[in-house]
Amino acid sequence: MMERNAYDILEERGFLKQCSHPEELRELLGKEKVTFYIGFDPTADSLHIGHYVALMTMAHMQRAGHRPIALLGNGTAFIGDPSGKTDMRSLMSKEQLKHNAACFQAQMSRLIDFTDDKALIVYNGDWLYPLNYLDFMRDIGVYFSVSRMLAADCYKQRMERGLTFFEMGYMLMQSYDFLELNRRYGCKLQMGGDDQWSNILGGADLIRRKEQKPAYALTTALLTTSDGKKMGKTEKGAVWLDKEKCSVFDFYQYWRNVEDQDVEKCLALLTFLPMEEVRRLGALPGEQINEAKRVLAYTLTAQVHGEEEAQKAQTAAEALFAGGTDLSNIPSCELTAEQVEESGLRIPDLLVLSNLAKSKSDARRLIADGGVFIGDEKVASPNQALNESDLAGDGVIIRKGKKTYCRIRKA
RNA sequence: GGAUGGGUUCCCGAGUGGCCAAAGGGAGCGGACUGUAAAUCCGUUGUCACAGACUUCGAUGGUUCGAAUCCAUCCCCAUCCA
Repeated sequence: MMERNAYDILEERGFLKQCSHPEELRELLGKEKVTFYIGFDPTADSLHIGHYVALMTMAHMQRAGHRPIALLGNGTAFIGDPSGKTDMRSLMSKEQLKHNAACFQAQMSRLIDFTDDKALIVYNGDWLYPLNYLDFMRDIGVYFSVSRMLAADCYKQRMERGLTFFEMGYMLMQSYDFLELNRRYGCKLQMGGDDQWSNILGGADLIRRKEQKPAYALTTALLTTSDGKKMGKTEKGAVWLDKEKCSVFDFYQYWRNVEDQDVEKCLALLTFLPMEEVRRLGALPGEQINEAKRVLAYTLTAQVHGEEEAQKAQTAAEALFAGGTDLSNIPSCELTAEQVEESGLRIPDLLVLSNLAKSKSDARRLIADGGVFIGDEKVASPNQALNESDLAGDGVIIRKGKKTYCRIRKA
């Protein structure tokens, strides 16, 4: 019986989905320090929770003594990843991509230790931008069989909807990344979300064929809800790691509100809590499962935003939902003198200003449906307005529905 | 390049001259019920100065008292042929 290694840890926590050579890889991870990589396309200026599973994978591996490489795909993102996307590829400038990549890097540093070569950050634009088409076709293109690619699931599905040469080319570029990292850093393993399976496998095959060296592919579970939908969407969009794009309170609340069935999975994938504890929390019956949600929300928020911020979010949540009294940390919105003037302090205008409603019509509807409260009082008419004195000091707390609060005050 | 079929509101998808701000479903939002969960039921889902007005059905022009619906040109997408 071999000692428990990184592979076992990932397996136990439910990360593993597919692996090219399970036995072989497990053995390798048990006996030597392995350099591996995960790719990220910097198409936005912040990572979101979907990326977080990948970061956790890297963190577990690093803690087990292996060396992660975060590959920032400023080269591949330059033309856009077609996988599964139906929306138009939005073309971004090289400068924008570089900026986004820098943002990613900062966020990754919270979880991964990049000091002393313990982990690397590399940019595939470094080798993709200068690439020569003819050389590429001759050196790399010859190793790929179109008929075999077409047999792959991901392409098979696309066949009906049309498949461009570019989309198939994407696999070659990603495979080339792996080869390049193998040559430069001795990288032997590529990990990634399960939707990347074909692309990852392509790279491992390329190395095995071209270099006659071992290379491994391993995919991790995507973060989905129990009914198979992608997790991490809110009314305001994705659950971003950047608190400017998703407030700490919203972040905390997102996890506080996950469905019962998803708690255990989230705890296992997104936190470092020991598995015995994860299983215990996940098994709590009935109402007690809320304890697990509190732990999940607090732990994950602390991991991403720090203890102090997590504490504030928790305090605010308790004040609003659990009879707590400390209201100082609930989400707030400060109005400038002009905004006060312009809005006339009418409730619909205030709902829009505080982002609780997306338009004044929307706000009117909410009021008509009886979903808007000032303090504890239901707003009866859209013509209702506040007095300027209401906004003085701590201001007033306005609520939309059961769970969305905002404190409004004068700046 | 040729032929054919398409582009409708957040998504899918009906609508082929007035009754269309546009069926139905999904998703979202609000309400009831609950555990800040799920399921279920009800309501709602273009904008605004909101019992009224204004803007939307790929784009631009045109026909008509009146167009998402008809015509012209253009753009885009899919399938087949090259």
